[in-house]
Amino acid sequence: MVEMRRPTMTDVAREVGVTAKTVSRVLNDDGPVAVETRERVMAAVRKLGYQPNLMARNMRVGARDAAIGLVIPEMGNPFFGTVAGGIESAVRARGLTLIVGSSSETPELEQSLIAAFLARRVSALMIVPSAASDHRHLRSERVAGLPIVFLDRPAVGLTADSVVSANRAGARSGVAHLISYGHRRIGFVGDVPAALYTRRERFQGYRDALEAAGLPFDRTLVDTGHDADAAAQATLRLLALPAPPTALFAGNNLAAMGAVVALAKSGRKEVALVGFDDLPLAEVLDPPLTVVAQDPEAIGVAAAERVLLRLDGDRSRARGTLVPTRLIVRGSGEQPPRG
Amino acid sequence: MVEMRRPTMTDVAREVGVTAKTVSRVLNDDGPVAVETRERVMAAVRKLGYQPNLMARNMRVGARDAAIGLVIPEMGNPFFGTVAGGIESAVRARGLTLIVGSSSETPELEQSLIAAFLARRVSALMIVPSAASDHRHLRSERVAGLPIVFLDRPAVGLTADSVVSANRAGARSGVAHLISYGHRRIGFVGDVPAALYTRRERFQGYRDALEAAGLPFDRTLVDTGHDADAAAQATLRLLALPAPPTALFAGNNLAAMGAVVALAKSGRKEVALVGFDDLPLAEVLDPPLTVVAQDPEAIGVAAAERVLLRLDGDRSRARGTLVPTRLIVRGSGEQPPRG
DNA sequence: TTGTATGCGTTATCAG
DNA sequence: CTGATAACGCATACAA
Repeated sequence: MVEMRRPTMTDVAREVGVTAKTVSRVLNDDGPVAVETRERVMAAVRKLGYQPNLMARNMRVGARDAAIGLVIPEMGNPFFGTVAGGIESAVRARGLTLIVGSSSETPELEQSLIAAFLARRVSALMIVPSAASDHRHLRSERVAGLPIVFLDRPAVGLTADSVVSANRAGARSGVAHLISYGHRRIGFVGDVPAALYTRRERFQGYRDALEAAGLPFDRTLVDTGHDADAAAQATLRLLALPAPPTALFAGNNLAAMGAVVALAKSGRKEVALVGFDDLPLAEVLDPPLTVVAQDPEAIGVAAAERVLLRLDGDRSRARGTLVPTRLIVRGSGEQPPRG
Repeated sequence: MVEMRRPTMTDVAREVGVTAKTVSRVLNDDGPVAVETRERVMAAVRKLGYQPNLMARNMRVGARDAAIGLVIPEMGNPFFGTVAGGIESAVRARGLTLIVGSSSETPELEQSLIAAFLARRVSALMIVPSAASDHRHLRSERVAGLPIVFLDRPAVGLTADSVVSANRAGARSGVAHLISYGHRRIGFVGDVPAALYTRRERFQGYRDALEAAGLPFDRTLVDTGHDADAAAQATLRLLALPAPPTALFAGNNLAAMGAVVALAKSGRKEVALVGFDDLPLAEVLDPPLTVVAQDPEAIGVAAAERVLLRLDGDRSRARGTLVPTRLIVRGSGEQPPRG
């Protein structure tokens, strides 16, 4: 089978017997074109199956690619998927498409993805930074006017727009909720590395709540795991302490899943639990899981709106947007202390 | 602040005192370049913060964009997110990036996304078709040699590669499992529209299993809902029948979630249940949910491998790949008939 | 209403 | 080893 060359504007023009410029005029509703010419051009476009070449067009007009480059840690995580969905729905009306890459939480991949996006001349960059990355190298892009927004976690070494959950306030409210039900020994199941921004903030919220209630901070009540299984192990360790916690606060959704599994399998469902970040099926669990819910879609939408403002010429100073969390009371967090 | 023009190859060349072509040679490891010249070029590249312009390069070499356009129904759905992750990890080594758009399950958006991808001259197209769409318009692209793979559901009106779950066989095995535990009245909770490929296939698998066991097909035992809430309603309707089913087969993950919620809230946990597609936390449910699990990552990887073969020149006829499912036994599907 | 000349940033070709 | 020139597909500026 012959590998056919794709028809160009010139091919269409030749077919009709006009110049490429005339075809261009028709396609872009530019200058005036005779009605008949327009129709013949359109006919030729259909006949040849002509598809305009965006790359060539963008280059000529000196415009950037009508795309937004998005870097997320992993595709399969519904949190980031929903963020991406929020972004896409908010920018669709502007004709912007989304180019997504996942960094697997490694700075190297993140950087190479960013470089690929820059080489494509994307109109804006949206980044969920991986744990150990640094963003100084993006300074020149910022001064060149490229909109850059950081999601879920702020930039490191760079002043830039960011949109994150109200992690600290949310965690504080979740832990305060447990305290209001009488708990005085509350365990914290977090993720690793402890240096991760969200982990740090939520941990601070946990301590804020303890302090506000006049409760002592006991570091033996803090344990971690990097996935659900490890979080389950951490939960079991906490429950095995000489003076075990009567309630647990899980610092993210994987930690919450791990804690739920551990409590269920060890028959310790009387231990109160509040998770950070909502889970599907949380309401069907036994007991139904009380959570501090994030709003990933709102994060995506807020970030998109910021980018659109920047694209419209807003040159005001970088702003950090805090997306509120919401305590969803379902049962697991309202169990009183026992044992 | 001055909106600085981005440095071009010519800028770098001028800085060094050479021609653009020499810079090009350095950057692409093309022809021979004096060691000293190479070093001076690299220095200038760093100094000016030069980023090659992929659009210009692609245009000149006549190559397609090193990107794969992926159309999925929705971003937030972890199934599609995981598929995308599988694709990305499989094509990363080839330097291909992923451009993703969501169609919201509408043919119009799907088509406009495809057009946008074609205008960008992507190297390949991967499509999860929305329910009512038709793909005849892609015929010319296929003959032009553009690799196109359909995911999760096959193409309509077009012969093309596809990678889908073994829906029919999987559903059959799930229903057969229920039958093997003594159930003779098994309800089917499906999604709408009933014309959807996956729905049709899984429903056929359900009927296959009944027939193989010599059980009659009773259409009153079939009900549907387009989301979890509607599926919960459908479940309640089935349970309220004069002769209610003793077991349920849920045709997808939303249907399964709805069924789980309905059974839990109505206190009918003794009704056996098998879902198609796995759910997070399925093992912690009461009873733990038995499912026919799909392998979204494997679907993505298989599709990516097919695309890579096509890009390497494989012109053999279109192939349909079936990705096997796996029955995961957890408890809900092993409850005997009661009542 | 339409055409001509020119250039976007890059690379292929052929000289030097 | 390096440079000059043309060309990729398209749109801008101006002329006809």
